Amino acid sequence: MSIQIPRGTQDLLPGTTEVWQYIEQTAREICRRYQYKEIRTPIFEHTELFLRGVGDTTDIVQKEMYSFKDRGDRDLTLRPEGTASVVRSYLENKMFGNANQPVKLYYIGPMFRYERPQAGRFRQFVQFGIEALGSKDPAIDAEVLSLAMGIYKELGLKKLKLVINSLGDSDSRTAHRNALVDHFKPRINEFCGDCQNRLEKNPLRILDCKKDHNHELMASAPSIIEFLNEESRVYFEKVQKHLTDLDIDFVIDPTLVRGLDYYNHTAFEIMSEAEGFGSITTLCGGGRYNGLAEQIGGSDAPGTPGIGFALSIERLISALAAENVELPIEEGIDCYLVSMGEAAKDYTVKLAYQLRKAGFTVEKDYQDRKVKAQFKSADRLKAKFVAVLGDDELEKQIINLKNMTTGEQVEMELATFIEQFKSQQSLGGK
RNA sequence: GCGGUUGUGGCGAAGUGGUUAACGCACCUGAUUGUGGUUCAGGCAUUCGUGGGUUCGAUUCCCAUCAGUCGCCCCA
Repeated sequence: MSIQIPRGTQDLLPGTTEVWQYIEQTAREICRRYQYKEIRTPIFEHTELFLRGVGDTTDIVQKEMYSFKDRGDRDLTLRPEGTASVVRSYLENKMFGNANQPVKLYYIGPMFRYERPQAGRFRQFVQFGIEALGSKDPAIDAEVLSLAMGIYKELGLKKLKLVINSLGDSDSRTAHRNALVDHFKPRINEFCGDCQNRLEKNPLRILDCKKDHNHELMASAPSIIEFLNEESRVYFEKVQKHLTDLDIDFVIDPTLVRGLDYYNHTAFEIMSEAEGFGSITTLCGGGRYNGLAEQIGGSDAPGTPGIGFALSIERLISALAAENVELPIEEGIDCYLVSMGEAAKDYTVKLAYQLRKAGFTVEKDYQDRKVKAQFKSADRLKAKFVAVLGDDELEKQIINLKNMTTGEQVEMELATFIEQFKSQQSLGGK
């Protein structure tokens, strides 16, 4: 058996790479408007970074990391997400000392998680994400959210749902967590095995259990909103006000809890509501992570509030497909060169070069195919024009240019062909 | 990590315990000695994911394995 692509990875081939490029270009352009600058960090990091950054109780760390030792016996891991690396780089490069604050960064690149592949889930997938470091202004939260929504809207998605919640600061969180444990613990044996595990690990997760959804303790469970202290509550309200001012629709879901340990205050998710999208509907997830810098950098790291999100390009493309969005991707070429005879064929090498140098998209035959087959190729490539050059023409120093839309064909002087083609293009309404 | 399902030419897809494995699309050639998107004719799989077993004989039955796909957990 020949060697196959590793499980959960995919080859992106011509035909789809254009879609990726278009999406990346759109995301970059929006970042430019919002003044987020690109950062490129390594694809692998010291394992320790993710243990500290992502949290060693998370599924990502416990069962999904691609970890390995290198020849120098270092423990390394292919990055499962982007935020930890960005914060690491922020500290290492002392960006907290930058003149412009907050530091606004974006990244795009592959992430790796060892999971069983499913619709919308891969072992290597591409995340686009942004991070705003150094500000605890709720206006930045709103900016980050509006940028995420802006990318989807710009690409033409409509069936989106933005869900937000506040996880509060660590005091609020601890108080809520304790209340949940007190609430469920006496009767936890009435719940499913998953929920029993969740009680200690992450009691908030019990709230969105599908099996125990109708248990009477669910409705009466304490909500995080009730446990927000004054500061957290005011912060959350300010974020909502900004979103309302920006006409960004959202719903508050007090059960929304993100899987990574580092989140606090604002947490959000963007989901697709397109029909037949599959069971994984989350397109984008993010939130605030004040305190992460200290977790990663240690107690001497400067206190750095931060907020960001990550979205998967794969899921974005699935959402576009589910909503039947056609991206305006250019196709077709300006000119195909058909030749007959050895001398003419040689001459088209030069012609192709000259036309390309003049900025046109040009293709020619390299398979020694017959004229008919060359025209078929031109047709397949959606050529606007075909230039026909045979040894006869070459001898007479002429060339025939055929407009493939109208079928019209005109004879031109070979010596001035490039110039004539340029004017033909401008006349042809390009 | 757990469960369902599928695996036949470049793609889609039939099929049967037994001589030559349908068909459609795509592609190539010719009808049309130098002009496309139509039509017609012809061509294109020593082989049915891989390994093993049952059998006189397996693409068809059994087991394992790999992979796709869908769901659970969880996430992007």
